[in-house]
Amino acid sequence: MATARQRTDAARNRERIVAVARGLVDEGTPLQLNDVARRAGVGVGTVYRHFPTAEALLETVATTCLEDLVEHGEQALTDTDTRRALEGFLIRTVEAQVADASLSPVAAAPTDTLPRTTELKRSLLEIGSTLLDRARRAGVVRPDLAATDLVPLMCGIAYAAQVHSGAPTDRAATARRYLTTLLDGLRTPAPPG
Amino acid sequence: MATARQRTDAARNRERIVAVARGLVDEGTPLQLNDVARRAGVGVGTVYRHFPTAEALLETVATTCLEDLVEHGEQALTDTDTRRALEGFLIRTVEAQVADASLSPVAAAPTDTLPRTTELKRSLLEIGSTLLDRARRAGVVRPDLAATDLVPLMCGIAYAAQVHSGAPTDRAATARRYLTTLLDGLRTPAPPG
DNA sequence: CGGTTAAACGGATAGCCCATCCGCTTCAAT
DNA sequence: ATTGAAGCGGATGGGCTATCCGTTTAACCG
Repeated sequence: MATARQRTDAARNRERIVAVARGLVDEGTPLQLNDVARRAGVGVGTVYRHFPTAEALLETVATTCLEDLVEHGEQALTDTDTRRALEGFLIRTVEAQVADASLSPVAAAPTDTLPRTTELKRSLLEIGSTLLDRARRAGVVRPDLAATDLVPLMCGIAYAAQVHSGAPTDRAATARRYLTTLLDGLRTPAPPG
Repeated sequence: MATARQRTDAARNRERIVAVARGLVDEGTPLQLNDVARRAGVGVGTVYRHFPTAEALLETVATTCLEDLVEHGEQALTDTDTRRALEGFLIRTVEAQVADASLSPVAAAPTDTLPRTTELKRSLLEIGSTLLDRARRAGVVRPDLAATDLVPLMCGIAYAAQVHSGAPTDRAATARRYLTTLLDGLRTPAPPG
Protein backbone atom coordinates (compact mmCIF):
# COMPACT_ATOMS: atom_id res chain seq x y z
CA MET A 1 0.00 0.00 0.00
CA ALA A 2 2.51 2.61 -1.15
CA THR A 3 0.19 5.53 -0.90
CA ALA A 4 1.80 8.77 -1.97
CA ARG A 5 3.69 9.53 -5.13
CA GLN A 6 4.86 13.02 -4.29
CA ARG A 7 4.84 15.47 -7.14
CA THR A 8 7.46 18.17 -7.14
CA ASP A 9 5.52 20.81 -9.07
CA ALA A 10 2.59 20.44 -6.71
CA ALA A 11 4.81 21.17 -3.74
CA ARG A 12 6.37 24.11 -5.55
CA ASN A 13 3.01 25.61 -6.39
CA ARG A 14 1.80 25.13 -2.87
CA GLU A 15 4.78 27.00 -1.52
CA ARG A 16 4.31 29.82 -4.00
CA ILE A 17 0.69 30.18 -2.98
CA VAL A 18 1.52 30.27 0.70
CA ALA A 19 4.30 32.80 0.07
CA VAL A 20 1.96 35.08 -1.84
CA ALA A 21 -0.64 34.73 0.89
CA ARG A 22 1.94 35.61 3.51
CA GLY A 23 2.78 38.77 1.62
CA LEU A 24 -0.85 39.77 1.29
CA VAL A 25 -1.52 39.17 4.97
CA ASP A 26 1.53 41.23 5.88
CA GLU A 27 0.36 44.18 3.84
CA GLY A 28 -3.10 43.91 5.29
CA THR A 29 -4.83 42.87 2.10
CA PRO A 30 -7.66 40.39 2.57
CA LEU A 31 -7.09 37.03 0.90
CA GLN A 32 -8.97 36.70 -2.37
CA LEU A 33 -8.18 33.36 -3.85
CA ASN A 34 -8.50 34.34 -7.50
CA ASP A 35 -6.12 37.17 -6.77
CA VAL A 36 -3.73 34.87 -4.96
CA ALA A 37 -3.77 32.54 -7.97
CA ARG A 38 -2.92 35.33 -10.37
CA ARG A 39 -0.09 36.64 -8.23
CA ALA A 40 1.32 33.17 -7.68
CA GLY A 41 1.21 32.48 -11.40
CA VAL A 42 -1.02 29.43 -11.06
CA GLY A 43 -4.57 28.64 -12.06
CA VAL A 44 -7.48 29.22 -9.74
CA GLY A 45 -8.17 25.53 -9.65
CA THR A 46 -4.71 24.88 -8.26
CA VAL A 47 -5.27 27.24 -5.38
CA TYR A 48 -8.63 25.73 -4.57
CA ARG A 49 -7.26 22.21 -4.73
CA HIS A 50 -4.57 22.98 -2.18
CA PHE A 51 -6.80 25.18 -0.03
CA PRO A 52 -10.50 24.47 -0.27
CA THR A 53 -11.31 27.88 1.16
CA ALA A 54 -9.69 31.20 2.03
CA GLU A 55 -9.95 30.22 5.66
CA ALA A 56 -7.83 27.14 5.06
CA LEU A 57 -5.13 29.22 3.41
CA LEU A 58 -5.22 31.70 6.25
CA GLU A 59 -4.87 28.91 8.78
CA THR A 60 -1.86 27.63 6.91
CA VAL A 61 -0.31 31.07 6.98
CA ALA A 62 -1.02 31.34 10.69
CA THR A 63 0.43 27.93 11.53
CA THR A 64 3.99 29.16 12.05
CA CYS A 65 2.75 31.82 14.37
CA LEU A 66 0.71 29.36 16.40
CA GLU A 67 3.68 27.04 16.65
CA ASP A 68 5.84 29.87 17.96
CA LEU A 69 3.25 30.62 20.60
CA VAL A 70 3.12 27.01 21.69
CA GLU A 71 6.87 26.95 21.92
CA HIS A 72 6.93 30.05 24.05
CA GLY A 73 4.17 28.67 26.17
CA GLU A 74 6.16 25.55 26.86
CA GLN A 75 9.05 27.68 28.00
CA ALA A 76 6.70 29.62 30.23
CA LEU A 77 5.74 26.34 31.86
CA THR A 78 9.27 26.11 33.23
CA ASP A 79 9.04 29.47 34.99
CA THR A 80 8.59 29.11 38.73
CA ASP A 81 7.09 32.57 39.13
CA THR A 82 3.53 31.64 38.32
CA ARG A 83 2.24 35.13 37.77
CA ARG A 84 5.14 36.13 35.56
CA ALA A 85 4.72 32.92 33.60
CA LEU A 86 1.03 33.50 32.94
CA GLU A 87 1.31 37.20 32.21
CA GLY A 88 4.33 36.78 29.97
CA PHE A 89 2.47 34.17 27.99
CA LEU A 90 -0.57 36.38 27.61
CA ILE A 91 1.54 39.33 26.55
CA ARG A 92 3.12 37.20 23.85
CA THR A 93 -0.27 36.13 22.67
CA VAL A 94 -1.41 39.68 22.18
CA GLU A 95 1.84 40.83 20.61
CA ALA A 96 1.65 38.01 18.12
CA GLN A 97 -1.83 39.04 17.08
CA VAL A 98 -0.72 42.59 16.50
CA ALA A 99 2.34 41.52 14.56
CA ASP A 100 0.64 38.93 12.38
CA ALA A 101 -2.78 39.66 10.98
CA SER A 102 -3.45 36.01 10.22
CA LEU A 103 -3.54 35.04 13.86
CA SER A 104 -6.57 36.89 15.20
CA PRO A 105 -9.20 35.52 12.85
CA VAL A 106 -7.86 32.01 13.23
CA ALA A 107 -7.77 32.25 17.00
CA ALA A 108 -11.26 33.72 17.16
CA ALA A 109 -12.85 31.27 14.74
CA PRO A 110 -15.15 28.86 16.58
CA THR A 111 -14.26 26.05 14.22
CA ASP A 112 -11.18 25.13 12.25
CA THR A 113 -10.58 23.93 8.75
CA LEU A 114 -7.26 22.17 9.26
CA PRO A 115 -6.67 19.46 11.84
CA ARG A 116 -3.27 20.97 12.53
CA THR A 117 -4.91 24.21 13.59
CA THR A 118 -7.22 22.42 15.96
CA GLU A 119 -4.26 20.59 17.43
CA LEU A 120 -2.28 23.77 17.98
CA LYS A 121 -5.21 25.61 19.50
CA ARG A 122 -5.75 22.69 21.80
CA SER A 123 -2.14 22.84 22.91
CA LEU A 124 -2.42 26.54 23.60
CA LEU A 125 -5.55 26.02 25.62
CA GLU A 126 -3.88 23.33 27.66
CA ILE A 127 -0.83 25.49 28.32
CA GLY A 128 -3.01 28.41 29.31
CA SER A 129 -5.03 26.17 31.53
CA THR A 130 -1.96 24.92 33.35
CA LEU A 131 -0.48 28.39 33.78
CA LEU A 132 -3.76 29.76 35.02
CA ASP A 133 -4.21 26.89 37.43
CA ARG A 134 -0.80 27.36 38.96
CA ALA A 135 -1.31 31.08 39.35
CA ARG A 136 -4.67 30.53 40.90
CA ARG A 137 -3.27 28.00 43.33
CA ALA A 138 -0.62 30.55 44.25
CA GLY A 139 -3.45 32.96 44.98
CA VAL A 140 -2.25 35.64 42.59
CA VAL A 141 -5.15 35.46 40.18
CA ARG A 142 -8.85 36.03 40.71
CA PRO A 143 -10.75 32.77 40.88
CA ASP A 144 -13.72 33.61 38.64
CA LEU A 145 -11.79 33.12 35.46
CA ALA A 146 -11.60 29.98 33.37
CA ALA A 147 -8.94 28.84 30.94
CA THR A 148 -11.47 29.14 28.15
CA ASP A 149 -11.64 32.86 28.86
CA LEU A 150 -8.03 33.51 27.98
CA VAL A 151 -8.21 33.29 24.22
CA PRO A 152 -11.36 35.40 23.96
CA LEU A 153 -9.90 38.03 26.25
CA MET A 154 -6.65 38.23 24.31
CA CYS A 155 -8.58 38.47 21.06
CA GLY A 156 -10.68 41.20 22.61
CA ILE A 157 -7.62 43.17 23.62
CA ALA A 158 -6.10 42.90 20.17
CA TYR A 159 -9.41 43.90 18.65
CA ALA A 160 -9.70 46.88 20.96
CA ALA A 161 -6.26 48.08 19.94
CA GLN A 162 -7.27 47.74 16.32
CA VAL A 163 -10.44 49.73 16.87
CA HIS A 164 -8.46 52.40 18.67
CA SER A 165 -6.14 53.10 15.81
CA GLY A 166 -6.50 52.16 12.18
CA ALA A 167 -2.78 52.72 11.80
CA PRO A 168 -0.77 49.70 12.98
CA THR A 169 2.02 52.04 14.02
CA ASP A 170 1.25 52.39 17.69
CA ARG A 171 -1.08 49.44 17.78
CA ALA A 172 1.44 47.38 19.69
CA ALA A 173 1.79 50.06 22.33
CA THR A 174 -1.96 50.46 22.66
CA ALA A 175 -2.49 46.74 22.92
CA ARG A 176 0.11 46.51 25.61
CA ARG A 177 -1.45 49.32 27.55
CA TYR A 178 -4.86 47.69 27.39
CA LEU A 179 -3.46 44.34 28.35
CA THR A 180 -1.65 45.81 31.32
CA THR A 181 -4.91 47.23 32.55
CA LEU A 182 -6.70 43.94 32.12
CA LEU A 183 -3.92 42.06 33.85
CA ASP A 184 -4.26 44.34 36.85
CA GLY A 185 -7.89 43.36 36.89
CA LEU A 186 -7.00 39.69 36.63
CA ARG A 187 -5.11 39.76 39.88
CA THR A 188 -6.71 38.77 43.11
CA PRO A 189 -9.41 41.42 43.49
CA ALA A 190 -8.75 44.48 45.58
CA PRO A 191 -11.15 45.41 48.36
CA PRO A 192 -14.31 46.91 46.85
CA GLY A 193 -13.57 50.44 48.14
CA MET B 1 -37.60 78.68 -1.08
CA ALA B 2 -40.10 76.02 -0.08
CA THR B 3 -37.69 73.14 -0.37
CA ALA B 4 -39.26 69.81 0.38
CA ARG B 5 -42.42 68.32 -0.97
CA GLN B 6 -42.61 65.27 1.27
CA ARG B 7 -43.88 62.14 -0.37
CA THR B 8 -45.88 59.75 1.74
CA ASP B 9 -45.00 56.57 -0.10
CA ALA B 10 -41.32 57.38 0.18
CA ALA B 11 -41.61 57.66 3.93
CA ARG B 12 -43.63 54.48 4.09
CA ASN B 13 -41.08 52.54 2.05
CA ARG B 14 -38.26 53.89 4.13
CA GLU B 15 -39.95 52.69 7.28
CA ARG B 16 -40.60 49.29 5.80
CA ILE B 17 -36.97 48.96 4.85
CA VAL B 18 -35.75 49.94 8.28
CA ALA B 19 -38.22 47.56 9.91
CA VAL B 20 -37.02 44.67 7.78
CA ALA B 21 -33.42 45.58 8.55
CA ARG B 22 -34.19 45.65 12.24
CA GLY B 23 -35.61 42.18 12.01
CA LEU B 24 -32.63 40.85 10.15
CA VAL B 25 -30.21 42.40 12.61
CA ASP B 26 -32.15 40.91 15.49
CA GLU B 27 -31.97 37.44 14.04
CA GLY B 28 -28.29 37.84 13.35
CA THR B 29 -28.56 37.81 9.57
CA PRO B 30 -26.12 40.11 7.80
CA LEU B 31 -27.76 42.91 5.84
CA GLN B 32 -27.87 42.19 2.12
CA LEU B 33 -29.62 45.04 0.40
CA ASN B 34 -31.17 43.03 -2.44
CA ASP B 35 -32.54 40.70 0.17
CA VAL B 36 -33.83 43.58 2.24
CA ALA B 37 -35.56 44.97 -0.85
CA ARG B 38 -37.28 41.69 -1.58
CA ARG B 39 -38.47 41.25 1.98
CA ALA B 40 -39.67 44.82 2.21
CA GLY B 41 -41.56 44.44 -1.05
CA VAL B 42 -39.78 47.28 -2.79
CA GLY B 43 -37.35 47.52 -5.66
CA VAL B 44 -33.60 47.37 -5.15
CA GLY B 45 -33.30 50.91 -6.44
CA THR B 46 -35.57 52.16 -3.68
CA VAL B 47 -33.39 50.66 -1.00
CA TYR B 48 -30.24 52.10 -2.51
CA ARG B 49 -31.81 55.52 -2.87
CA HIS B 50 -32.68 55.67 0.78
CA PHE B 51 -29.50 54.01 1.97
CA PRO B 52 -26.52 54.33 -0.35
CA THR B 53 -24.81 51.40 1.33
CA ALA B 54 -25.46 48.60 3.78
CA GLU B 55 -23.42 50.51 6.32
CA ALA B 56 -25.79 53.47 6.08
CA LEU B 57 -28.75 51.23 6.72
CA LEU B 58 -27.00 49.62 9.65
CA GLU B 59 -26.22 53.01 11.12
CA THR B 60 -29.86 53.95 10.80
CA VAL B 61 -30.86 50.81 12.62
CA ALA B 62 -28.32 51.54 15.33
CA THR B 63 -29.40 55.14 15.81
CA THR B 64 -32.07 54.39 18.41
CA CYS B 65 -29.60 52.39 20.38
CA LEU B 66 -27.01 55.16 20.30
CA GLU B 67 -29.60 57.68 21.39
CA ASP B 68 -30.55 55.52 24.34
CA LEU B 69 -26.92 55.33 25.37
CA VAL B 70 -26.54 59.09 25.16
CA GLU B 71 -29.64 59.50 27.26
CA HIS B 72 -28.35 57.14 29.89
CA GLY B 73 -24.99 58.86 29.79
CA GLU B 74 -26.60 62.20 30.51
CA GLN B 75 -28.30 60.68 33.51
CA ALA B 76 -24.99 59.28 34.65
CA LEU B 77 -23.59 62.79 34.56
CA THR B 78 -25.91 63.67 37.41
CA ASP B 79 -24.55 60.96 39.66
CA THR B 80 -22.28 62.30 42.35
CA ASP B 81 -20.51 59.00 42.88
CA THR B 82 -17.96 59.37 40.12
CA ARG B 83 -16.88 55.77 39.98
CA ARG B 84 -20.38 54.42 39.98
CA ALA B 85 -21.30 56.90 37.27
CA LEU B 86 -18.45 55.86 35.02
CA GLU B 87 -18.77 52.15 35.62
CA GLY B 88 -22.52 52.17 35.23
CA PHE B 89 -22.17 53.95 31.94
CA LEU B 90 -19.60 51.49 30.68
CA ILE B 91 -21.71 48.53 31.74
CA ARG B 92 -24.62 49.93 29.77
CA THR B 93 -22.41 50.35 26.76
CA VAL B 94 -21.42 46.73 26.77
CA GLU B 95 -24.90 45.46 27.50
CA ALA B 96 -26.24 47.44 24.59
CA GLN B 97 -23.72 45.87 22.25
CA VAL B 98 -24.69 42.41 23.35
CA ALA B 99 -28.38 43.15 23.05
CA ASP B 100 -28.25 44.87 19.67
CA ALA B 101 -26.00 43.53 16.97
CA SER B 102 -26.11 46.75 14.99
CA LEU B 103 -24.24 48.69 17.63
CA SER B 104 -20.83 47.04 17.66
CA PRO B 105 -19.89 47.48 14.01
CA VAL B 106 -21.12 51.06 14.03
CA ALA B 107 -19.23 51.90 17.20
CA ALA B 108 -16.06 50.25 15.95
CA ALA B 109 -16.15 51.80 12.48
CA PRO B 110 -13.44 54.43 12.10
CA THR B 111 -15.64 56.52 9.85
CA ASP B 112 -19.37 57.11 9.60
CA THR B 113 -21.79 57.32 6.73
CA LEU B 114 -24.50 59.42 8.38
CA PRO B 115 -23.90 62.79 10.03
CA ARG B 116 -26.30 61.80 12.76
CA THR B 117 -24.10 58.87 13.67
CA THR B 118 -21.05 61.07 13.91
CA GLU B 119 -22.96 63.46 16.10
CA LEU B 120 -24.10 60.73 18.46
CA LYS B 121 -20.67 59.17 18.69
CA ARG B 122 -19.26 62.57 19.45
CA SER B 123 -21.76 63.00 22.26
CA LEU B 124 -20.87 59.63 23.70
CA LEU B 125 -17.20 60.46 23.58
CA GLU B 126 -17.79 63.72 25.36
CA ILE B 127 -19.88 62.08 28.06
CA GLY B 128 -17.28 59.39 28.54
CA SER B 129 -14.58 62.00 28.69
CA THR B 130 -16.37 63.95 31.39
CA LEU B 131 -17.15 60.88 33.48
CA LEU B 132 -13.58 59.65 33.16
CA ASP B 133 -12.18 63.03 34.07
CA ARG B 134 -14.26 63.27 37.20
CA ALA B 135 -13.35 59.79 38.30
CA ARG B 136 -9.71 60.49 37.68
CA ARG B 137 -9.87 63.71 39.66
CA ALA B 138 -11.46 61.75 42.47
CA GLY B 139 -8.50 59.40 42.28
CA VAL B 140 -10.53 56.29 41.74
CA VAL B 141 -9.29 55.52 38.23
CA ARG B 142 -5.83 54.85 36.93
CA PRO B 143 -4.37 57.84 35.16
CA ASP B 144 -2.92 56.17 32.08
CA LEU B 145 -6.24 55.90 30.34
CA ALA B 146 -7.73 58.34 27.87
CA ALA B 147 -11.35 58.98 26.95
CA THR B 148 -10.59 57.68 23.47
CA ASP B 149 -9.78 54.32 25.01
CA LEU B 150 -13.26 53.75 26.34
CA VAL B 151 -15.07 52.89 23.13
CA PRO B 152 -12.34 50.52 21.88
CA LEU B 153 -12.20 48.78 25.24
CA MET B 154 -15.96 48.31 25.39
CA CYS B 155 -15.97 47.00 21.83
CA GLY B 156 -13.16 44.67 22.78
CA ILE B 157 -15.10 43.31 25.73
CA ALA B 158 -18.19 42.72 23.63
CA TYR B 159 -16.07 41.08 20.97
CA ALA B 160 -14.39 38.85 23.53
CA ALA B 161 -17.75 37.70 24.80
CA GLN B 162 -18.80 36.92 21.27
CA VAL B 163 -15.63 34.92 20.65
CA HIS B 164 -16.19 33.03 23.88
CA SER B 165 -19.58 31.74 22.94
CA GLY B 166 -21.22 31.58 19.57
CA ALA B 167 -24.55 31.26 21.33
CA PRO B 168 -25.89 34.64 22.44
CA THR B 169 -27.56 32.93 25.38
CA ASP B 170 -25.00 33.54 28.06
CA ARG B 171 -23.18 36.20 26.11
CA ALA B 172 -24.50 38.91 28.38
CA ALA B 173 -23.24 37.10 31.45
CA THR B 174 -19.85 36.51 29.90
CA ALA B 175 -19.55 40.12 28.81
CA ARG B 176 -20.42 41.30 32.26
CA ARG B 177 -17.84 39.01 33.81
CA TYR B 178 -15.15 40.26 31.47
CA LEU B 179 -16.12 43.85 32.04
CA THR B 180 -16.01 43.41 35.79
CA THR B 181 -12.48 42.14 35.50
CA LEU B 182 -11.45 45.02 33.31
CA LEU B 183 -13.09 47.53 35.61
CA ASP B 184 -11.08 46.15 38.50
CA GLY B 185 -8.02 46.84 36.40
CA LEU B 186 -9.21 50.33 35.62
CA ARG B 187 -9.15 51.31 39.24
CA THR B 188 -6.21 53.04 40.75
CA PRO B 189 -3.50 50.41 40.45
CA ALA B 190 -2.78 48.14 43.32
CA PRO B 191 0.76 47.79 44.62
CA PRO B 192 2.77 45.63 42.18
CA GLY B 193 3.07 42.71 44.64
C1' DC C 1 -61.34 67.85 -10.68
C1' DG C 2 -57.98 67.20 -14.46
C1' DG C 3 -53.15 68.70 -15.68
C1' DT C 4 -48.34 69.12 -14.80
C1' DT C 5 -44.01 68.13 -12.87
C1' DA C 6 -40.58 66.44 -10.21
C1' DA C 7 -39.88 62.98 -6.88
C1' DA C 8 -39.86 58.26 -6.33
C1' DC C 9 -40.10 53.67 -8.11
C1' DG C 10 -38.32 49.16 -9.81
C1' DG C 11 -35.79 45.96 -12.09
C1' DA C 12 -32.52 44.96 -15.84
C1' DT C 13 -27.82 44.99 -15.83
C1' DA C 14 -22.66 45.54 -15.27
C1' DG C 15 -18.92 44.31 -12.24
C1' DC C 16 -16.76 41.61 -8.72
C1' DC C 17 -15.73 37.57 -6.10
C1' DC C 18 -16.32 32.72 -4.80
C1' DA C 19 -16.09 28.17 -6.06
C1' DT C 20 -16.57 24.14 -9.32
C1' DC C 21 -15.86 21.22 -13.05
C1' DC C 22 -13.60 18.94 -16.63
C1' DG C 23 -10.53 18.35 -20.64
C1' DC C 24 -5.54 18.74 -21.06
C1' DT C 25 -0.75 18.37 -19.30
C1' DT C 26 3.01 16.61 -16.74
C1' DC C 27 5.29 13.86 -13.60
C1' DA C 28 7.12 9.49 -12.13
C1' DA C 29 7.24 4.67 -11.93
C1' DT C 30 8.03 0.77 -14.83
C1' DA D 1 9.34 4.86 -24.19
C1' DT D 2 4.88 3.90 -22.10
C1' DT D 3 1.23 4.67 -19.23
C1' DG D 4 -1.87 6.15 -15.81
C1' DA D 5 -2.88 8.94 -12.28
C1' DA D 6 -1.96 13.31 -10.03
C1' DG D 7 -2.01 17.85 -11.02
C1' DC D 8 -3.07 21.85 -13.82
C1' DG D 9 -5.77 25.81 -15.54
C1' DG D 10 -9.32 28.62 -16.85
C1' DA D 11 -14.02 28.78 -18.59
C1' DT D 12 -18.03 29.10 -16.15
C1' DG D 13 -22.17 29.45 -13.00
C1' DG D 14 -24.01 31.59 -9.00
C1' DG D 15 -24.55 35.27 -5.66
C1' DC D 16 -24.08 40.00 -4.02
C1' DT D 17 -23.24 45.04 -4.81
C1' DA D 18 -24.45 49.04 -6.91
C1' DT D 19 -26.08 51.84 -10.94
C1' DC D 20 -28.92 53.63 -14.48
C1' DC D 21 -32.93 54.92 -16.74
C1' DG D 22 -37.65 54.36 -18.53
C1' DT D 23 -42.05 54.32 -16.02
C1' DT D 24 -45.17 55.43 -12.30
C1' DT D 25 -47.22 58.29 -8.85
C1' DA D 26 -47.88 61.68 -5.38
C1' DA D 27 -48.39 66.55 -4.64
C1' DC D 28 -49.55 70.94 -6.02
C1' DC D 29 -52.16 74.25 -8.93
C1' DG D 30 -55.46 76.39 -11.72
